[in-house]
Amino acid sequence: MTARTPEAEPLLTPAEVASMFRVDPKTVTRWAKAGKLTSIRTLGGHRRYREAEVRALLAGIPQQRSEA
Amino acid sequence: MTARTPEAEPLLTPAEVASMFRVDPKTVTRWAKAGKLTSIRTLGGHRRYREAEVRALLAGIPQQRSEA
DNA sequence: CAGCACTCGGGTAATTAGGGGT
DNA sequence: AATGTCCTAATTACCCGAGTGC
Repeated sequence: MTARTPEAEPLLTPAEVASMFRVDPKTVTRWAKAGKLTSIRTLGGHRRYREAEVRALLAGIPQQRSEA
Repeated sequence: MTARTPEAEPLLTPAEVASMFRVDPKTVTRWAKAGKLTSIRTLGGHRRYREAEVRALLAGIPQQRSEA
């Protein structure tokens, strides 16, 4: 039944990311604003986060943010 | 929305762990720094602790630790 | 269309980190 | 060696009203 999911990548809501880190959803928003976390915006302005990136950060894997 | 929790494991804040052990939060930080307690960091540098591990320690269950 | 939970902003308290000293 | 306390700076948590998502 593998429903075809065209290029869809698993995304998480602010509340989901917040509960995984045991922080307030507002805090996740700050991380996104600070560029510590990649955020994708809905057309209404709400943020969504990449599940893979969140998991990596939880595991303590340092992410690469423009390196020279 | 009742945020579904994608494989999130329960975490505790420093204050929560401290009150459970009846010690100062600073002491919990030292335990983490000494490697006696597993700590997960928020993107801002604050620590979160595994609830399961804390409970095990409270119950007197010896944790795997390099012994000389 | 209506309704509710969630998220968006901003602003202000409360925790935490870190070093240092008892 | 191990805690508790004092300090400052940084991060995080809760307050509000308004808008979005489903």
